[in-house]
Amino acid sequence: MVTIKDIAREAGVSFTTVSNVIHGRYQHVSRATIERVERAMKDLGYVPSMSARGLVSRTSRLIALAYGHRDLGGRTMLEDAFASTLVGAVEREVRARQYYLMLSAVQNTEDLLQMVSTWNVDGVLAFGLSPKEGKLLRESTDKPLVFVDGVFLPGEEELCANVGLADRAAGAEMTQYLIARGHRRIAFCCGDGAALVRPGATRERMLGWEAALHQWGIEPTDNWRIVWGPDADPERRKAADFALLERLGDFTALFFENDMLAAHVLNFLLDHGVRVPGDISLVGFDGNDYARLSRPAITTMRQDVRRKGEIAARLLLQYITDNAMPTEHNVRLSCQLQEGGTVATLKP
Amino acid sequence: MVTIKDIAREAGVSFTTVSNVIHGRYQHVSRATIERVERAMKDLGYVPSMSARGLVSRTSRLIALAYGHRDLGGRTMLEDAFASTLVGAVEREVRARQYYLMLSAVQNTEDLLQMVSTWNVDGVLAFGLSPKEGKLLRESTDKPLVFVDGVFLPGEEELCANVGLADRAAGAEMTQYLIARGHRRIAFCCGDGAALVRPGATRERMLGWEAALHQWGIEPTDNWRIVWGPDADPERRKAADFALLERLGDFTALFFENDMLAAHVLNFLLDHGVRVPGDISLVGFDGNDYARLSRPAITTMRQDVRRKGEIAARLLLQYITDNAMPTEHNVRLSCQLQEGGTVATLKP
DNA sequence: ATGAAAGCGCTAACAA
DNA sequence: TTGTTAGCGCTTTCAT
Repeated sequence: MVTIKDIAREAGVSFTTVSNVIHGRYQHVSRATIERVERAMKDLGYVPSMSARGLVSRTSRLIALAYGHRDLGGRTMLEDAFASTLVGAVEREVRARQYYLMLSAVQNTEDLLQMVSTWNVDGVLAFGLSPKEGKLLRESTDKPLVFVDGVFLPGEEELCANVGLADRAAGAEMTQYLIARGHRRIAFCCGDGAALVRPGATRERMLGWEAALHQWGIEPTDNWRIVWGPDADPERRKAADFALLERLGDFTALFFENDMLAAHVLNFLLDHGVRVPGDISLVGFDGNDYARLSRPAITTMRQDVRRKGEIAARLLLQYITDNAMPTEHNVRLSCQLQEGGTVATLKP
Repeated sequence: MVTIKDIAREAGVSFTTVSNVIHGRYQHVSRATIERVERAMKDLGYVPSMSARGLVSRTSRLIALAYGHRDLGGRTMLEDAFASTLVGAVEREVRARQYYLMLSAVQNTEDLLQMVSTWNVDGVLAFGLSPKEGKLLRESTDKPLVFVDGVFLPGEEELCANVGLADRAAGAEMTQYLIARGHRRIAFCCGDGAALVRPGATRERMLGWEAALHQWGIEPTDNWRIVWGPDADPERRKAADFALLERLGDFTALFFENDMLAAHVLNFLLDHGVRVPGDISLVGFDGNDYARLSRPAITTMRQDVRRKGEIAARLLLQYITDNAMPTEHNVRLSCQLQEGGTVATLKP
């Protein structure tokens, strides 16, 4: 290993001078010395030791990317193109600014906190955490911390940095799209029923759906909200599938809160002789492979995951640089309606 | 920050003793002291500093996960469920053994090497690298290094650790499956034509296809290999799509080298009124979402990506522990045929 | 413009 | 069984 001492010897200067050159503190170094030192670094192939730097400088240039690992129908949170797209985008941003990315699943918050301390990371980017984990994390560290799709209790939102979606607006827009195509009886379909009650993206999307219907004088009753049950409960989902078959006549369109569920139900319906969109229309939310690969492709609200990652990373890096939460720390990205072939236009 | 000095003071011992307790060197520490020290660590919430440890111990407990970032039809290597599943599995293994995972895209090998040195990582896991990058990496570092799906020139295979698939056997098995269902005129379909010539998974799968056909006295001519062109060239792919329509009569089945391409072509065919498997059968390779979500679901060879990641991680960790390449350093995992609905059984 | 010296938190060889 | 000491590579303060 080549150290600054080696460079100093090679260049015939003290290692303080080398350090100064490395950090661009040129004010007190002569032109000639700079060149000699830089030559020596090139020649010997000097690479700084992060351990040594970290030890003395109290910073690490390390970003922790912490993800929850909820079970999404047999796969973990990370085992999904959403996660990898996000991670990829974050890695790029982070690396472009000479930071490094440490990846960590959050089994329990303790482990994460221990990692944060032991490596003295400069900041934490968290996604897929439960509200509980998020809260705990927030309260246990004063490191710069940015959430992606964080879920907060009312009133706590402003306390931390977050990058999410304008879910309510998007939910309303999607509903309006259906209404414009002649649909009135539009069910809101989701996986976990609890998500309708607790704060979060699902609930927001539902509130958008409600608001749009309300605008047209439609007040959905409770049975307009169809719950499939959590990802991890295939039995219950199956029951919901069949229950839906009995109720198809009640609706002209189904608004699924996410594409994965939409694709699942779409395939179920097709397999059971229901024509989509001939017999019923449906739309999803997210704009991922599930929507893209289904036939017909699912009409959906597309979110730009790459952008989400970029923005979250930039927010965090700014947070770190300023050592203060940026003013615009609560970002809600808009979505784009992406037409597939699952929506029929109804005759008046 | 709590240091071992603080612990030493709190427990009323020297910090060497603390260090000894931390590392379980109990031989020379009295029972009572151990307990006092452990008490103090709990009470003060001691967390070791990796910087300090790394500086003195010359190891980091850091694994670099390096991935190439080839363009797969508009998305990068990482932006795919394959990558995230792999990463997730690796992270788990690594963390279970108290190692940490550093993620790094490989734009150029220099950057990776610099990262490896600057953090003094204990080992490197590489996937999605080009043969060139792989070779360069191998020659530039003597750190423990394990490839996933590495591609090597003949003769160089034994020089490094790799976890891949038994592609040739799987290719043959798939072809035999088709033959057993009455198919004889089976085309081999791939994206990048160059992959048929250079060593690698695609070529291996093709060789398996050839071998199986050969067993039945069938010698495919060159035009039995259909090339769609690289992912990044949609124009050319489109042309290939239409060219295929003209030649459908030449084959009863198409063996696609990967599911993504298979799904693309399947959808193209369906959109143009070709019935699958009525008019033509097709199969894919990988067993990912593309195969699963298509309708009909694509019959494919499923690879267990999670297992791939686990095994690669374990191999690397063993490599690190032993500080020598494990004997079984060339793993070829088998695949499993996964039936979908894209293969018809032909009447004799 | 350059250098000497102290010290970051920790490990390990050696001393007591 | 416990403590002392040196030193890992680097940054930073203070002298020169």
